[in-house]
Amino acid sequence: MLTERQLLILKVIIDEFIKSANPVGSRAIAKKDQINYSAATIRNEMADLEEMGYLEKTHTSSGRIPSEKGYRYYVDHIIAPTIKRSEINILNKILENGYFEVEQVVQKAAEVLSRLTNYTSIILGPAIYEAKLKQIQILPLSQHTAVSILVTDTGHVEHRSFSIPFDIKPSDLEKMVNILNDRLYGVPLIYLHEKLHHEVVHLLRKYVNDFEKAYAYLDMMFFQEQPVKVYVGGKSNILLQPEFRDVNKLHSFYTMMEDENEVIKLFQRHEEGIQVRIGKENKADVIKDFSLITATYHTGGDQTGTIALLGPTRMEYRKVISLLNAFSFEMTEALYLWYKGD
Amino acid sequence: MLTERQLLILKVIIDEFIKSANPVGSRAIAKKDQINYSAATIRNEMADLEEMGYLEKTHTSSGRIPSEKGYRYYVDHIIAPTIKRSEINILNKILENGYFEVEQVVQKAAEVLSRLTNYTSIILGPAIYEAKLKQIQILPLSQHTAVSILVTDTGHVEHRSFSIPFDIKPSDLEKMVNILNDRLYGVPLIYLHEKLHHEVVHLLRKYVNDFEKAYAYLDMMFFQEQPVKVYVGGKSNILLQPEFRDVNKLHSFYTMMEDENEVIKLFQRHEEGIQVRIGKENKADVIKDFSLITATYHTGGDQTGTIALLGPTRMEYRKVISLLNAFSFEMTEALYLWYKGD
DNA sequence: TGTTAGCACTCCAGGTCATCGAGTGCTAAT
DNA sequence: ATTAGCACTCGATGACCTGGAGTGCTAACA
Repeated sequence: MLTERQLLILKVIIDEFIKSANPVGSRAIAKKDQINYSAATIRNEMADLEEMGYLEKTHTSSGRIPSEKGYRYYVDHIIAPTIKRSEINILNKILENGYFEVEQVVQKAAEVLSRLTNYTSIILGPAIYEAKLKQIQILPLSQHTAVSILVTDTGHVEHRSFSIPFDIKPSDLEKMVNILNDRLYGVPLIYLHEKLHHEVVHLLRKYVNDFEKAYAYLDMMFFQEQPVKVYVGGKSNILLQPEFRDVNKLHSFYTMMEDENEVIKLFQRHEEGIQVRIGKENKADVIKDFSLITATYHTGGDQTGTIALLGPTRMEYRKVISLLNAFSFEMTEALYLWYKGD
Repeated sequence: MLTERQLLILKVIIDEFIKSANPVGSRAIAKKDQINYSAATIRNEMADLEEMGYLEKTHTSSGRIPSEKGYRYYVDHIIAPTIKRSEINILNKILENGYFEVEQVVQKAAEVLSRLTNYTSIILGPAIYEAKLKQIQILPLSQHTAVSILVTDTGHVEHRSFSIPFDIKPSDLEKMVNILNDRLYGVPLIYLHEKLHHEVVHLLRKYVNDFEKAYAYLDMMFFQEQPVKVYVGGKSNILLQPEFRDVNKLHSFYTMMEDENEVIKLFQRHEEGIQVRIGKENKADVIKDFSLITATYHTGGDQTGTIALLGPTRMEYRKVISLLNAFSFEMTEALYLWYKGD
């Protein structure tokens, strides 16, 4: 257990290091107003804090830097109670100018978050599987091509273009689409395949000739797995951080960020509310000296998405946490209003 | 005018520098099989080439590196005739596995291009304005929200979600959409607005109450300028190039790449066929020590798009040019087949 | 007993200096 | 016209020094 004084010193060191990115020495701390002890006393305390694992040295006679354990303690016990909602209106003001769609809200939020923090923001769109089917449509383009369009009650639109195999009759496709619209309206996308398979198949078989081929085809058009959408803002902000001057680290980072699937993997097992992953607490090796702070947001349709900020372990945790808190609140609100039609 | 020998030496120097990224000295050249002169002779020729502006020195006693003029000459007179179509099947093989849509073809091509070259690939989707209107649709989601969907004959789908103002009647919207579909079918998107304004407006006014508001609204939904789609692959490849170890250069580069509009600006005034822009020949300052090589491709619908590779001025011009040549050919072919329905 | 002043020690950053090697330009010989 | 030879230049590298920031420890002090 830490004493009051150790706690204070740990806080000052981390605050200072977050600002400067340089190891913090005892003299610098002693000079602070909040501190009324001599450098020597601080040194003793720092030695203790290091022994306990909250601080580290870069070499024998250097100042101290926070360890991951130190950051963890800082986040859990020092700044946690200080979360404010003072920024509560930041996003709202920006959204006032008429951003309507879910995707636009999300994209704009990513942009703003990264601009406000100088970190990289990542937003996962709401998982569309909870959304309910509004309409399915097949529109012929030419004799052998068509475009399929699927619309959900949340305004989400999926579409694909296809060539139509010679052995499928357009009229059959049409019939099938009619049946599907009739029977699958209002079904959450996540159950679409199941419902189709169990309750609708027999209808299709009944009304449509050469059922097998057309069915397989339909399945391909509408029910292919669609990944969650990812919005990233401020990728270049990483370059501003002094700890990432090493081009090798940068390369693996940027390579990862180019692959949407890899980015999504960063969020495995994310839970409700705010979550802080410091350094090696992140599963992915590429970001083992980054910190990832995530928060969830909700749409009116009971879907949830994730907003996150990615930066060096030396992150402005206090600011980022309160900001994410505010944003998740505001996004939830904005999307709820939109969904309910105001 | 350059002599045979100067030409040969210039070629060897540039080839060598492209490989190694290090200034090339006279001895290194003399050792080459193709060269039957002593280092001293080479030195004299190099001095001449430098005087003429094709070569540069990094300092008084360094080897030579090509100047931008040197690269320009190399591209225009030395390698131009060597373009082959040997890679003609690269993309085809990849597309065989069933990539159907225009967007998928384009995206895949960007990926492959950057992987094959280790440069950054940029592809502009075909300008959709040439595409013709297939269908307009408004689908109500809730009482006060709707989604608009616009489909072209090329399978391109644009959609937006909207809140419906209280003072617009859904029934009016519906009427208007019907009229639009009737009158604007087959019209190229680029003329949509014009045609709407001149030929269709009076119909709308006739049949729809409270015409003004609804019309303004409609205009907003369907006829907002949509930028060309941009696909970028291999952004992280830039980090592999020794000349871009400087983090400051990287920052401006990556910041630019995050902004689609900025990326599109790079392609102002691009013309039919292959085009090479070396260093400061590029208008944009950010890429003034990059080279940008562009080629055009076509879809069956007479639309054209652009594929490009962005790398250091020390680029493998020969390889890149022949590759872009092949890709533009193959993409044109693949898209033509798709459009014509095979 | 907790705090602090003092001091020896460590290590890094930065500057100077000598050296080496790759390269050039010029001159004179072929 | 070509080339061998030579003096010269410059960057990269490593050895060495110094100053400064920082530590840990000891002993003195309240």
